[in-house]
Order: sequence, then C-alpha cells, then structure tokens
Amino acid sequence: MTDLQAFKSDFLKTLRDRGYIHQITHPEELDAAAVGGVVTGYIGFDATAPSLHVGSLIQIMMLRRLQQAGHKPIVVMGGGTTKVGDPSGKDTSRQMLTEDGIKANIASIKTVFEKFLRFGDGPTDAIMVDNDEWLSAFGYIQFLREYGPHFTINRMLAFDSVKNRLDREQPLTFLEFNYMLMQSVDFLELERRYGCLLQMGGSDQWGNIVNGVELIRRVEQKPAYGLTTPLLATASGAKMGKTAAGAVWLNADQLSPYDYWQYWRNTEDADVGRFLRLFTDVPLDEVRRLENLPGAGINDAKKVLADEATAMLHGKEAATTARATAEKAFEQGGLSADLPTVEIRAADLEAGPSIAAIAVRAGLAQSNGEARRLAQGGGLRLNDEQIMDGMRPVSVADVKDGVIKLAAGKKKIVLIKPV
RNA sequence: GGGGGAAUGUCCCGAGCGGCAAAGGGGGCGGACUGUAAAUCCGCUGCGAAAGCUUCGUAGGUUCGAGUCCUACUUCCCCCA
Repeated sequence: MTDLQAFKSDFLKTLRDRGYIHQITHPEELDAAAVGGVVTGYIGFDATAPSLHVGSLIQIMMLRRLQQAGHKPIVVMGGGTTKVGDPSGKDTSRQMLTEDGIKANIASIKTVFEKFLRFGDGPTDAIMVDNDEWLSAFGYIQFLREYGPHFTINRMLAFDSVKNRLDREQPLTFLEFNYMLMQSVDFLELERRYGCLLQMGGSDQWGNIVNGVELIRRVEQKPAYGLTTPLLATASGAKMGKTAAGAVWLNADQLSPYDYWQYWRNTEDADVGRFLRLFTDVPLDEVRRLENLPGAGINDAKKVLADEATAMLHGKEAATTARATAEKAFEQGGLSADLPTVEIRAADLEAGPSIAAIAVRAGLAQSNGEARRLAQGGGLRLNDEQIMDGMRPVSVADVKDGVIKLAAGKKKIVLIKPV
C-alpha cells in the first residue's frame, strides 16, 4: 500500500481513518484533486436481487463519505451489466435474469440510497443513473470497433477474476468475459457525461476498475482514479451478512428493522470498533472510547452500533423500537408485542396440532422432522418452557395474553397469535 | 472428428467389493460455558407420528437386490486432429 499518512484531503483522510481503503491507483493525484475541488465519483451496483444486503453497505457508506467531504457521488445501477453477470469472485456463472426482473430489482433497490445520500441538482448532490441507458444502445460491431482495440486478450487473461476461473478449470463464458469491458466503458461514459474521475468498489473489483481507469487515460488523455475497500469479513473469518433469517437485506420488506438491529447487536467483540467506523457516523474519539469498554461493557458499544446503523437505514424511531423490543425480550425475559408475529386460525388450534407443526408454521423449522430434532436437542421453548417432545400438542390452553411465545434457540422468538 | 475421464445426500467438498438412507469434512442449526460475543466441548443435519416412502446427471436394461454392472442420451473436463 502507498503512503496513507500524507493525505491532505478530508475525503481521503476520513476514508483512511475509518478503514475504507484497500488500494488506490494514484493516491497523490487523487488527494490533490480532492483538495482542489469537487471530485465526482461513482460505484456500480448489480441488480441481481430485489434488495442490496450488508455486503454492499460499505460501498454505500463510502459514497456517503464522499458527499460528506463535499464531493459528488454517482450511484450507477447495473441494469446493463447485470444482463451479463460479473464473474469476479465466483466459480460458476449465475443464472441469467430477465430484463423485467432486473428492472423490478432496480426499482426496489433505489429507495435505500435515499437514506444515505442527498439527491438533487446541486453541485454536490448525488445522482443515480442506469448503465443500461448507454450499454444497450450499442450494436455489436460498433461496440467491438470502438472499444475492442483498447483491450488485449493477453492482459485480460492476467486478471485475477479471469485467471482464477481458468486455474480452477471452471468454465468462463464469453458473455462473462466481456463484463470487464462493459464496466470500463461505464467509467468512460460517466467521465464524458459527468466529468466523473473516480470509481470505487470492493477489492474484487480492482481489475475491473483498473481497466476503466486506463481506458479513460488512454482514450481521453484525462486523469481517472480507482479506489477499493478491503474484503469484509468478521474477526473470526466468516463472510459478513448472514443471520438466522438468511441474508441481511437492507430493504425493510426483506428484513425487519428488528432483525437488522439484532444483526448488529450480535457483532463479535473484535469487530465493534471497526464496524462503528465503517457503518456509523459516530466520531472517532467516541468510537475509541466505546471499543475499549472493559469486559461485558462492550455490549453497550454493540447497542450503539445497532442503534446508529439501524437509525441510518430505517430511521430513529425504528431503531428505538427495535432496541426496546430486544431489551424486553433478552434482558427482562418479558414479552413484547413487537416481536415477529405469525397468525394462526383459532380453528386450527382446536385440532391440537403438534408443537413441531406450529414451529414449521412459524418459520422456525423447515419440516416437522427438523422441528422435532430441534426439540430433542433442547432448543425449542413454548412460553419460555423447554419442550423436549416435538409431538406435544399445542392447544388454546397454551395461549397467554392472547399469544403463544415460541422460541427456537435463544435468539429466534416468534409470537403465535390465534385469530 | 478421434481417445480418455467426471457427474453422489437438492449449501459446498467428497468416500463409496452388487445389500446403502449411503463414510468423512466444511457450512448450517441446537445445547453447555459466557455477556444475545469469540474460542472450546457435545448433539442434530432426506420426508414421515409410524409402518414406510423418496434420494446418487437423464432414460431404459441385467439382477432376488443397482450409487455401484450394461446401453443410449445430456452436460463438463483433459489429450490428440
């Protein structure tokens, strides 16, 4: 890595101090540009799912830092590139999405960015564009003639994303092979349209980004820079973004604010400081104080992390509610009406279904068998009472205060409500 | 075009003399210990209340019995042209 100490710009100093920087193509030049005026920078986001997840959060936060430092962020939705699929970091090509599917995903993803960035027409207001706008306009021959000469196969074969596939004897289709060209063209197009001179992304994007930087420098004879973030993993090495409920989505309809809050609350001790720096606006002095809280005091830091991260995405109120719900459920052993609730018809309860069947209904297990095993392992609790027999019938007698509290393990709690 | 090899439990890797619900690992889930943490240890990990049912790329065949043998097909990899 280059000399990160020498930065003069607020932007790069902040990124450095908060832990966002993995690699930069031209650190000194970029630093000078950021001191001298408004830097327009972009990050591209794929539209492979109806929501982004925490894996993308670091990128979103980086755009936020860019804007906070007085520069202009561009959010590029990959409507065009998603049609091709990025082979970086993957062993197998992924399924092709339909155009309609991609459009729907983009519409759903868009809303999240408004929570983190200020959009508008001002000089440092964020804008959002879809690269399908220009990529789809090309004819095949036209694309080849215009950009093909700037890329040699020799070089492309040397990039990790390509090399890994080949080394591992996994097929890399011609379709995917073209992805990096498209991403380079994106950058060039953004430079022409908006004077964009910085592309950021995850470390797996390094090759793609460098290609774009060089294309601009070659074709336009203009400066262009690239910056990547480190690959995010928890201190114990696991990939970020998994929870009991699956992926940690950013859209509230995919993952409730409560579960989102829980995700951050369950951060490993060793990650609290790092995550506070990356995912919240908490000042560095305060972060240092929080991460050094002794012993179990670190839990307070985790709550701050959960509060701040949840408030930024879902709003202050949602964060407060989530915290209250969690504290009631975990620290006081009480009930909170805000816990996830599943409704069941009272008539179904009359039949005295097994607790295993109810657990499946509540989404705590995938099959009766799994639920029974859960019970045998001592992980199933009905109204806080451990139930070892998965076949134990559940009846109206188990309803307390209008609900049945069912828990799988310590953290997954669901309220069953007869209606 | 010719020759050789591979596909295994719907997360991944991976063993499997014709008796196999199928070794082992990773991951995941649960329990204990703690602090809603990590590490460690223990249990579970096809469906079914059960009898039983359905699994080893696809379709047939041989056999009392097939993941295992035969045939065809599909996909992938390697070598030769």
